[in-house]
Amino acid sequence: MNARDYPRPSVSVDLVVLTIVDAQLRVLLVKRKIPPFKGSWALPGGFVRVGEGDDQGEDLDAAARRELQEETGLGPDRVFLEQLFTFGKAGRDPRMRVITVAYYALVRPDLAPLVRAGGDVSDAEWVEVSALEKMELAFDHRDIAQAALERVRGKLDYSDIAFELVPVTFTIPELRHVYAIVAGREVDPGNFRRRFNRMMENGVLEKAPGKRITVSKPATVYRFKRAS
Amino acid sequence: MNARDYPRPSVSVDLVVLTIVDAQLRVLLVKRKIPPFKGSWALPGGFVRVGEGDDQGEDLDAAARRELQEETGLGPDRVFLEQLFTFGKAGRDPRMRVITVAYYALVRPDLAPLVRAGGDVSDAEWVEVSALEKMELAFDHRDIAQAALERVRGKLDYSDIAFELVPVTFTIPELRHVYAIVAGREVDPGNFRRRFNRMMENGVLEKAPGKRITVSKPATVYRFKRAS
DNA sequence: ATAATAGTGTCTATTAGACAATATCCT
DNA sequence: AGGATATTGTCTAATAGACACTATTAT
Repeated sequence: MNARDYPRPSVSVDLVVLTIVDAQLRVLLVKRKIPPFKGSWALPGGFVRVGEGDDQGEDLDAAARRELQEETGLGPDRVFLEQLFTFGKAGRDPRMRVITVAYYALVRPDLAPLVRAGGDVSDAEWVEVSALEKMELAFDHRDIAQAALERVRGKLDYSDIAFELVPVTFTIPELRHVYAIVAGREVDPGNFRRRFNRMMENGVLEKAPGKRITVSKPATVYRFKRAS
Repeated sequence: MNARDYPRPSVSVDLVVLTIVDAQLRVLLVKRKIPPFKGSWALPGGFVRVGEGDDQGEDLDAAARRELQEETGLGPDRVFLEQLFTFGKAGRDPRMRVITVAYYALVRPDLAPLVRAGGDVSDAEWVEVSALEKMELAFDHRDIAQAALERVRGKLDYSDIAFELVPVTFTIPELRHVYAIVAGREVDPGNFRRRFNRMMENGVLEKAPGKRITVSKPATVYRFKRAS
């Protein structure tokens, strides 16, 4: 018996798009305008395009980027995107067997306002992640979002993902706020500065011209060092 | 247009089954007896069973456990199994679009000899992971195996997975060998013992009766504390 | 007795965390 | 001048790593 003859599942990509706006970690939710769960909030996503014959269709990562573009208008540049986990429990979609490859994306806060609803979406909104627990999302999307949060919080301290949630130029206190907001607790300014300085010594960052004007003492502005 | 009408991919699970035998970290490879890549070494795996109509078929985890059982004879007990990553590049299977959800499994060394070939498999062998680089495996299975190794090595120091590669009762030096073999470098006996003692204080382990007889001073035997 | 390995102890370097103190800028 | 925040400095605790040393068993 040939594999071609087995029934096949549909495969989708779903996106947990995160950003920080108004000192809150937020996830992008869209309102579904087609069944099932019509009218419910859901993660942006859609089916992976699978070709027939010679053309086998698009890669998974490409499908994730395409959905991000289509449903939110966020272009492929400057958006961090990484595969999260694959959710494939039987029955998670009432219509038919759907296996979804979940991704999470990190959007710089200056790009967040540019998001607009598109595709099969009637509305898009940045929702505080703390509100997720009490919300009803379509399918198992709440579980997916929670998994993304765990991943991001877990990677915060041993990876560079915090830099994806800050504008291209940023101050040390701004970066510290990202850590505080994502981790959900205060971060000591002095201790954080030490950690930051150790990163600096590795040469991935450099000072940018100018100072950030705030209500008090302006802070030094940094940016990523250009690959030269 | 309904999602039902799009062409769908086949979805498989592939397993990176690891164990330690003869002081080597080894991965289980099977010889394919059907095309494509007939006669090549490959990871054990197979297609996820997807139902039609009301029955949506088996969960992804269940598919992984079933394939493990079918192709190797390893029962579901005492085998650690965790989803790794989903590989879905177009063209990775020459026949048709196949998206594979990769899992990795850790097998206690005392169970490793019980493995026997089954299913669509004519032979099964525990291959040293160091030999993988130079081997040609079917599909993108070498990439999948490498990803599993990275995951296991990365989790070694902040999780309990090392205990999955040791018999039910074990000595501190035996556990230390697991760390050394997986990490690929010597581990200081004294320093390791300190770390181990900290684990002990958390109460997940207890002394087991008897001593392990070796060529010199016998070592104390430990085991996991029964959930009581 | 000796070899071998289990097991203990010591020293140093690194890092996180709590927290005090100072510097600089806006109003 | 005063408030706020950036920035620097100090102290303690936890941990990893290198390495010397002692204990116990088989031969």
